[in-house]
Amino acid sequence: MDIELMLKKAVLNAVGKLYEQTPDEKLIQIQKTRKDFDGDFTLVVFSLLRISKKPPEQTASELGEYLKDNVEQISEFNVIKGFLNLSINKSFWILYLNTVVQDDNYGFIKNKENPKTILIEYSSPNTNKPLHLGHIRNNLLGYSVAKILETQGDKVYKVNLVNDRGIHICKSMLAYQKWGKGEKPSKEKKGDKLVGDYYVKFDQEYKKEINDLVAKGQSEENAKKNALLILEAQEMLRKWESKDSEVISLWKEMNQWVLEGFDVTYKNLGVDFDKVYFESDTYKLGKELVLEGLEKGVFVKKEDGSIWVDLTKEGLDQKILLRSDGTSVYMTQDLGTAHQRFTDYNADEAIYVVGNEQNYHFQVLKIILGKLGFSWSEYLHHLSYGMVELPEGKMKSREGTVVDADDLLDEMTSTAEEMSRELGKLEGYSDSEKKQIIETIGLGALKYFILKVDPKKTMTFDPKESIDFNGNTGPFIQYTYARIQSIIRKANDRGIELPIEINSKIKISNKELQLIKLIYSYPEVLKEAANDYSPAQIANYIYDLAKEFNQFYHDHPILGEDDKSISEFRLYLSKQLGEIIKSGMELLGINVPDRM
RNA sequence: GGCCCCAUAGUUCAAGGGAUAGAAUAGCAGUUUCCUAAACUGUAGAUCCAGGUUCGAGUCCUGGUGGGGCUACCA
Repeated sequence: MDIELMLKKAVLNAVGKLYEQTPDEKLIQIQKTRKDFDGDFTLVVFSLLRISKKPPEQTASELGEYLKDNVEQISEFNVIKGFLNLSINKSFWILYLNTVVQDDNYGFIKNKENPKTILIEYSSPNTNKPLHLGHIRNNLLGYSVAKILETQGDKVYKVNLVNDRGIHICKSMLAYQKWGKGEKPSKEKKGDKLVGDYYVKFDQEYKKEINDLVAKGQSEENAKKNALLILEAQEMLRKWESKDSEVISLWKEMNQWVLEGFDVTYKNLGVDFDKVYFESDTYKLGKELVLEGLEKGVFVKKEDGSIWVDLTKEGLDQKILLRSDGTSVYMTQDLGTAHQRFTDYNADEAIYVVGNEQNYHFQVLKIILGKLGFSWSEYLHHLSYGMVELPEGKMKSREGTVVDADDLLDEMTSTAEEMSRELGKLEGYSDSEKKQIIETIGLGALKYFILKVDPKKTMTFDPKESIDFNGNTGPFIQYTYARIQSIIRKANDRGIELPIEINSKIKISNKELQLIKLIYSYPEVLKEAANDYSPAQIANYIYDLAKEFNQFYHDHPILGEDDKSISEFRLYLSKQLGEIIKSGMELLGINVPDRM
C-alpha cells in the first residue's frame, strides 16, 4: 500500500485527462507537505506548466479538483502558489496504523528475492596503541551501517583487518625491549595502554636523538635517517620478516596484550565482527596480482626493479606497487585482501569504513582493480568518514591530545550516574539494575552524539564540555521510550486489553495524525539510510519522533482519556512509537531502558 | 605547486533544486494537586564574499577568501 506511488499515478492520469498530454513521470514531484501547511502530500506543479499552458495557481486548482473527485483517499486540497496540497482521509491513516501494529519487524524488508552479500570492513586498528575517539566513530559507524543494511534484506558480514605488522609495531617493541624492564599488563594498565606507552617512549627518544644529531651539525633530514633508534627498528622489521625467533616471540606476546585490551574496549562499545583478518597473514597477498598486471602491461617496472602504476591519464600520480627489494606496500596488500575477500564470500559488494584521509588511496585502489580486469571493483565502496577534531584541531597521539576510548566510556558512565543521582532517579532500584541503567544511558549519550552527525562531515568534540543529556541526545530518546513503557505497564496493571483493531472512525488530532505520518515514513528512512550508509538519518528521524511524542504526551491524556476508543487508539499509537524508537536505536547500536 | 573535501544562529548539528532555512544548547521569561519536569511552552538569534544558471539556490556552475586532508619504496 504505497500511497505516494498511487498519487503519482493519479496525477499522471489527471494531467492526461485535463491537458491531453501525458507527461514524463519525472515531472511529477510529490513530497510530504511541510508542517506549517494543511495537507499530507504536495504536488509541485511548476514542472507541469509547459503542459497545462496555464498559470501555476490555475493548474494546481484544476488538478486538485480533478483529483478530489476521482481519488477516493483524497478528502481535501488547497493551493498556495504553485504547490497543490492534498489531504488524505483520516481513516486511511488509522487503517494504516492497524497494519503497522500487526507487523513484527515494521520497516524491514523480509524474504528479499535476491539478497546481496555485503562485506563491511571497519575498525582496522594498529596494534601499537590504544583506541581513541576517532576509532570510536569508525566502530560505531561500521557496526550501525551493517545493521542498517540488513534491514534491506541483504546478508551482511562484518570483518576487521588488524594491522599487526610493520615498522610502527617494531617501534613499540624496540622501546619495550630497551626500557620495559619486563613490565606486564595489569588491572591498572591493560595491554593496549602498556604497548601504547612504549610507542610514545620510542618517539620521545627518537626525537632526542635527532636533536642531538642536528646539534652536531647534521641536517634534520639526515638525522632522521641516521638515528640509531630508527635503524634498529628497521633491523627489527627485517628480522621479523625473516622470522627471527626472538623477535617473533616478543611480537606475539605484545600483540596478544594489545588484542586483549581491544577486546575489552570492543565489548564495552558493544561492537563485534564475523571475521577478523590479520595483516601478518595477508600482507603478502597481492604480490601475484601485481606481477600478473606487469605481464599484462598494466604496470611498469623501473630500472631499480620497483613496480609502478601510471595514473597520470586519470589525472593522478604514479603509484608504487612493489618495492625494489620485492616487498609489498600498503596498496599491494590491499589489492590482495580485496581480491581474497570477494572470492572468499562470493560477495556482491564490499564497504570499507575508513577515514577520509585515505580518499586518495581508495580512489587508486579501485582504479587499479578495474585495470586488472575485475568487474567487481565497481562494487567496492569507501565509506569515507570525517575526522573527529578537538576545538584546537586534530588529535595527535604523540602530543598526548588524544581522547582515549576507554577513558571516555568511563567518563560517560560516571556522568550518567551523577545526573541520575541528582535527579533522584535511582531510588528504589537494585544495584545491578542501577548499574545497567547508568551504562545504557552513558553509552547511549556517546553513541548518539557521534552517530547523529552525517558520517561524511568532520565533527568537533570538546572534552571540556561533557556530552549533553538533554535536548537532541540519546538520553532524551531513551527517556521517551521509558515513558512509553511506563504507560504500558500501567495499562497492564489496570487490566486494559487492547482490541484487535483500532476503530477507524474516531476523531484524531493534528498531532496524532502527524505521529502516524512519521510512522509511515520509517521504511523510507531505513531505505535512504541504507542507500547513503548514513546512521545519522535514522538518528535524526528518531529524535523527531521522540520530540513529537513528548508534545503529544504533554496535552493528550492516554490512560486518563474518557472515551474508550480514543484511549485505546492513543495506547496503540504510543506502543507503536515505542517499538520504532527501540528498533531505530538498535540500528544505531543503542539500547533503550524500560525505566530510567 | 598539484589534487580532493568543508564553510549555516555565540556553540554543536539539520535542511532529497521548492513554500516563511529547522533543532538543540547557552541567554531571557514561564509550566508540576494530572500517565516519569532527563519533559513541555514562549522569546531572541544564522546561509563566508562576488558573479552566473533557474519560475525558484544554503543546495548547481565560475572566481575569490578562510579551514582541513592527500600528494612516502609508512600502514
